Amino acid sequence: MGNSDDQWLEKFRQVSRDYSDASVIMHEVIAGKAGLTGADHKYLGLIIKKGESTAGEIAEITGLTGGAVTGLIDRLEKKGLVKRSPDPQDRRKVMIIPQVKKAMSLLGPVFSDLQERTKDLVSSFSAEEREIIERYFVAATGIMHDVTRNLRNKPK
Amino acid sequence: MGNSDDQWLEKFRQVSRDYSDASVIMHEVIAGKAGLTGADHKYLGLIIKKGESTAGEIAEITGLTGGAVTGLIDRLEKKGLVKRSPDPQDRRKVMIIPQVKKAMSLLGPVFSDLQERTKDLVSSFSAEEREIIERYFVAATGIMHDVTRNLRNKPK
DNA sequence: CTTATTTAGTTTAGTAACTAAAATATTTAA
DNA sequence: TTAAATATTTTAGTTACTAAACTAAATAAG
Repeated sequence: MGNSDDQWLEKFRQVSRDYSDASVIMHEVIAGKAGLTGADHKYLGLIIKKGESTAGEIAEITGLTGGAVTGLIDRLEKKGLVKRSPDPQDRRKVMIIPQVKKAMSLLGPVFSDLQERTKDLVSSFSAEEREIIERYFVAATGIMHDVTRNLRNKPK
Repeated sequence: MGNSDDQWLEKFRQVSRDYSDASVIMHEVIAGKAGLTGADHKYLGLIIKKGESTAGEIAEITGLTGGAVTGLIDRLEKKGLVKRSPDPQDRRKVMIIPQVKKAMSLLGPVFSDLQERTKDLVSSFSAEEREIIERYFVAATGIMHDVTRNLRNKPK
């Protein structure tokens, strides 16, 4: 790989870092507008994506301890964003049911500007171009998952 | 825009959300490996990007209050990642000097796997394809900055 | 069976990092 | 030379976290 490729790579890294930074900051501001902390907003997204699940499962997907999950669910429940419902099959368990409609009505208006403009942006690319972008995203996501897993398992 | 475009858009949104989620999680794990919290890692990145600056400027770019910046700098200084240096021109000011070498030596090894694999991934795209991906990133970053600014200024 | 162990979630005690406001030190303006 | 403004730190109070103790329910073992 030649020198100009290395320069390009450095620029590309900067561009993708800027993208990630902007994304994190934007999501924090969105969360604030909806009366949530950045962390609670992120976790709510995970809970909605997963769908109905137990407190234990939420601890796993969020990486939080049991006690922290209790607090998280307390806060989200108080805002009507999830509901607790005891599992009749196993009465130790508590099913956490995301209230998707409520979440949509809370977050939707805040997201609408972003979605509109993103739609316009992707429309400005041809189908072939969009396929290239998507291919990059999917591959990069896979790499990040791998790196995360490797770091977690590394002894040091 | 036809129906199949809408479906594509929905899929694209999912893909880019997955990318952002993976990025956030990975950076938290990277921070942990380096003995930092996710927040401190993020702020250190901002401080390095900005270069030498005052505590007040750091409060602005991070969105933290003055007191929180004092605590942040205390923690980073204890780890040797920044240095405090009183400004001789204005002795109320404290210049915060990021110790880039130290940060590199701490974070570099943790990032190396990611950088290697990202390099391989981008190499698998042609120059024209890479230009398309970069163009998308830059435009999307601009949109996110705009949306963030609009939300911050919105009265509601 | 009925007692011990495991599992699920919550509660508690202690900690870390935040905000808002008061305090300190220095500079600029009156 | 005093008053006001600016830059940072300190303090007091809050929030959300972890680790460990606790409660309740299900499963296993003698």
